[in-house]
Amino acid sequence: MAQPKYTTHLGMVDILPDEIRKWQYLENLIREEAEKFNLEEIRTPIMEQTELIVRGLGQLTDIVSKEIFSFSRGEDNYVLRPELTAPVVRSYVENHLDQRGGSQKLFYIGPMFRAERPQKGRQRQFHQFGVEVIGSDDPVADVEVIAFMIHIYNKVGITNTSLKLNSIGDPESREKYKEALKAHLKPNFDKLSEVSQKRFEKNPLRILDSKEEEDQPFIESVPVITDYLSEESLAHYNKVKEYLQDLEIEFVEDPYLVRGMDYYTQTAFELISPDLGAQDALAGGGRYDLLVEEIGGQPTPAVGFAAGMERLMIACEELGIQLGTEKEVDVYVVTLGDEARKWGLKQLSLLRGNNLSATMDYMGRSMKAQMKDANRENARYTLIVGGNELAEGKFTLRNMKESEEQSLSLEEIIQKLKKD
RNA sequence: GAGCCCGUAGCUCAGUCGGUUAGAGCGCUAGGUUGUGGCCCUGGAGGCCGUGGGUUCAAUUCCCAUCGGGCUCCCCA
Repeated sequence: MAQPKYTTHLGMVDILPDEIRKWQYLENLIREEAEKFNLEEIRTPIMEQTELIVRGLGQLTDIVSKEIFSFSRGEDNYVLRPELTAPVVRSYVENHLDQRGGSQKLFYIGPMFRAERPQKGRQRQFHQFGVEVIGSDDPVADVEVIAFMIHIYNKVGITNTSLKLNSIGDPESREKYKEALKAHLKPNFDKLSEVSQKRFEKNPLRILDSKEEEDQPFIESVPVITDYLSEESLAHYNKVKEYLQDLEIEFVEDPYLVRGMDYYTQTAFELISPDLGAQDALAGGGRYDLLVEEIGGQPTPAVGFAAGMERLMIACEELGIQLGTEKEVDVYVVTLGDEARKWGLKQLSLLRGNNLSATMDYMGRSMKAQMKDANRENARYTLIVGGNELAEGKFTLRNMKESEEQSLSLEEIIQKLKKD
């Protein structure tokens, strides 16, 4: 097709009317289920100060340099939020949410922005929902967060997932582990893939994620992080596993599941779907006991997850799960002639006033075309009016599914429709 | 940032070994039925064959570039 004059930016897509019902269905479902878990919604601005997002990302320069949308205006630096954990924590600290008492159990849904190369299930503007529980170091919080995450997918109908679980302990044990890992790999450094060799100094934990064939033999024999956990971390991890088992939530321990940022601690988890291709993570999360303090609050433990809406939808498509229902309208008013059209327009508000959805033709078309349109709009009834009906005060109500019609007064029609 | 594949109606796709008016199905629209949808029949609208350049008497077709899309690598807070 010829190039349109204006297009969306790379990796940004319109959500069109034909798909919006899926989104609304999912959003409603998430809000309803969150309510059951006593989670409260929080909405933060789309833009944050650059420093909030870049802070801590210091060493991960790839992210800063090529994956953040940012601009400045006067003295202020703006970024489009790439995730919501830091903004939610910022809000928690800025608004003194700890003063509400107890732990804060928060959830969110909304758009995020990352300037990455688009792939399947990865756009530059994408949507996440997630949970942040701030103020509890109890393994119960970890398990509730995981339970909610799984609950949503089960509710939607996605059950062929795999929950990967690990503990990455505190930064000190992770440092020790990194050294052990490097010591272990060093003798075979030359045999590692080029990518892994680069990671060796920069981010050795990422070698565990390597997709290169040649790395696999070395990864298999590597020491595992759980052997380097402190006593408290191990105890916490064991409790999490125990509670998950009590709840009959299946998980696979994955000692190679790690996190890049230093503020992550202890529990790490990921939900994987076989239906997604290269970007196979549906959701991921874990503990970040050091983040609140890093952002300027009191030392406060926290745990959460984030999940991709688009990926959820892709998984549903693969599995043939239909999200939501087809659109329909209660009454389509079909009119013949100017008088009838005028009358019909007026009745729309009467119908709507009785809590019915109602519409009519906007294009002055033939009766046949109006009927066809009513069919396309999935009308339950058509209300047909022409000169005869106007004269008699009785109107034709056609049940579109049954193909049956009755001649009724306006009041009878309203009564009948309200009963349905 | 790197690699591979792909760009023909709104959508899904034929097609042209380089040759005159570029096709189908679905969708849209009008009519067949001057007051009745889904099925059927007939007509119509809708394409600079993604864009720019090159080769050629001639390019939608071949070549190059570019833009866009897909998959993958890098990255994944």
